Amino acid sequence: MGQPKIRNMEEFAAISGISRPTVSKYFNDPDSVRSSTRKKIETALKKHDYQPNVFAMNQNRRKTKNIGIVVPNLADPFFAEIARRVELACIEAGYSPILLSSHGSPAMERDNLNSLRALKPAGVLLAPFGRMSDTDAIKAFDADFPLVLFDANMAGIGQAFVGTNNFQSIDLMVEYLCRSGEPPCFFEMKFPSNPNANKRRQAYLESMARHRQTPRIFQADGEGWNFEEIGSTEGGRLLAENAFGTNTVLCSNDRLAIGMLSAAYGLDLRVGHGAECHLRIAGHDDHPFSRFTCPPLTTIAQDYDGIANRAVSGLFRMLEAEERLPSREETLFEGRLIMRDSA
Amino acid sequence: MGQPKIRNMEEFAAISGISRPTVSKYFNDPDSVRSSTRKKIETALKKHDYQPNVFAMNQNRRKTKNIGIVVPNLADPFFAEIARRVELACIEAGYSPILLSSHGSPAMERDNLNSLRALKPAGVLLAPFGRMSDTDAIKAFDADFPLVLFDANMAGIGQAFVGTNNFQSIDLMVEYLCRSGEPPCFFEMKFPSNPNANKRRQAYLESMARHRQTPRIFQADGEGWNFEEIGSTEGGRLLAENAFGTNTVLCSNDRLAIGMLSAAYGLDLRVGHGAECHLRIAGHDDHPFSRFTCPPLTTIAQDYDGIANRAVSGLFRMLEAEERLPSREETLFEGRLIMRDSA
DNA sequence: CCAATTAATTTACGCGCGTTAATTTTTATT
DNA sequence: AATAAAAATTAACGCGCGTAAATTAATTGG
Repeated sequence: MGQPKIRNMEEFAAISGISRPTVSKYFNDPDSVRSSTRKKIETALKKHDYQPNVFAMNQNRRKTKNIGIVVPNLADPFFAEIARRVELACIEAGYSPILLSSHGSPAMERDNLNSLRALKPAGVLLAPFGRMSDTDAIKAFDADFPLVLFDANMAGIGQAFVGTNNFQSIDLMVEYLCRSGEPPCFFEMKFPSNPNANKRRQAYLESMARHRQTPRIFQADGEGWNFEEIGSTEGGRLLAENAFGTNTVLCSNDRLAIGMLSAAYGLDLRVGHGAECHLRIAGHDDHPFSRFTCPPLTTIAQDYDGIANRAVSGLFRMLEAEERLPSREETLFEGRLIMRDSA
Repeated sequence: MGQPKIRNMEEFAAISGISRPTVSKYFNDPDSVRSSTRKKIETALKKHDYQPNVFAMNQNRRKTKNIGIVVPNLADPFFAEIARRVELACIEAGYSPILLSSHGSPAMERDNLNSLRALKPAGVLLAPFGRMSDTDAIKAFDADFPLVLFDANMAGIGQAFVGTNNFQSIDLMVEYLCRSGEPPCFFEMKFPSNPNANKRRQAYLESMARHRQTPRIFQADGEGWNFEEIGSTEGGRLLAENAFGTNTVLCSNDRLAIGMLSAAYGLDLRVGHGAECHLRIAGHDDHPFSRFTCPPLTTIAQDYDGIANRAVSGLFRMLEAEERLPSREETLFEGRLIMRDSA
């Protein structure tokens, strides 16, 4: 932190006693210069605190150090949480993450990708809406930039996908619920905004078949991202009507379950796995708040860290390889059963 | 969306039949050119879809169209929600919001501000940690860029502050609680990470004095951002010990209240304002999930939209004025009492 | 219709750095 | 110590646009 303000790389190079092209090389990749010169530069860096002009830097570089991160909705704590880990992993690796939320709107997802184009990102990590996404826009983006999908898969798009194995995780939950009480019905949204929902329904059907149980699916009306609201209103209606035909409800995700718990409380239905309870409710995702619902929610924990780290490391592998992966990689992490009190 | 890819503004200017400097002027501010030429440019724009190189643009421009938004923790739905509205308001105004979360770390808040420096933002909206923030860093930033604080105030820093009037809001809640049952004690963290907590404690004390009631404050150990956890553990301990000396607890914020509700449920304490209830719990903030707690949480709603819009419009006023405001403006929105079932 | 004003054009430079090619210096190898 | 290989230096160009000054064209208003 010296006094004389350094205006550009020219001046800084002069001060550090290294030529400008070498300094430029250093900033591009510190390991690409001899350790003795690296030391010189870093000494000067400590004394004079200079950082290259981002805009001039990126103007001519083909690939910047920017990593785009696009999630459907940051107001959903699940995405906030996973985005946080992805972001930190990028910083860790010396990149500049640019976090964009699509605020629940597929159109804004497209806009976000277009905005990212202008920033010439080295790569992009995208949790897409799925069927609601602008598939062509994402495909086009995939052709132009290294793209890794996470959370929600889209067939053939992106060079890799990282997510949770819904078939394993749902099966795990169904197995547990069948062993410990009445077999579950399945509660979800009629028009889910996420492809995982479809996988989970399918997984539920298969798992119930395997257990020789008759599946029952209840689909709630309502669109958008107010899952708790929908879970509360529609789930509450079904509870009041005693429509489920079983005392065990497996919700497609925790947010629906949180809504249903709220409705059950309002109806004075005691939720839990004890003998005195009327109802068991289970969820999926281990939403950050699921530990604090009443009662605490039995659910499936997604491997946040695993997904985040794998997505980031996968992207970086292809960045280093400087070419598309020979084949699309799909990595599915297993869900863990989190037994709390609600089921 | 034409076929021949346009490489730069030169080519685009040629196609649109306007000189490059004028086109440049247009992109800087569409209203600065004659409407006839504006129309020509926009026609060409529709046909050929060109957008200027962001990096080249910002290299020489003093003020970019970037607006920095820095919040302490995006994983907290309160900040996610308010950041969302701020972001949308910026886009609405034709700026490029850059959303940065400090992930609960004041050091990262400093880093975020430093990163923003490199992007030459036109202005920055900051929800600071407060006392934990690197005050000097923020002051230095304030000197170099138009800065508006929101949510948490810091004396003399930023050209404006927008937040909630904690004295009004807490008084409103205390008033309600006193009228409708036993006067509340106050539950908070011993080392709150947010200056609003201190204001709220002060407000509680004053309000209780005004109602000629003896205040009682309970401070939970624990640091960090796991408010629910702390509310549950520490609040639960106090509940189990029957330490409060009143059946009414006013929590410093909703997240603590959510934790305490969870603990109360575990202790089989019926929470609510009915005759058959053991305990009343109230919060503050109208956290997005407070509608779905068991029972739904009585709380104070902050005016998310008001705060977001006011912060953004305040910043834009000073951007247009191109100079510091004559005096620092503080805008406090009133909280609204949200009567649900918990108190 | 002409002068006064306003806007667009032409010309030219510079921003700060990436990058390349030719050359020189340093390091590693035998 | 001689040679090969690796790294740094020098010199120079270009990226795409902002911006300024001088000039020309278009608009306004009386």
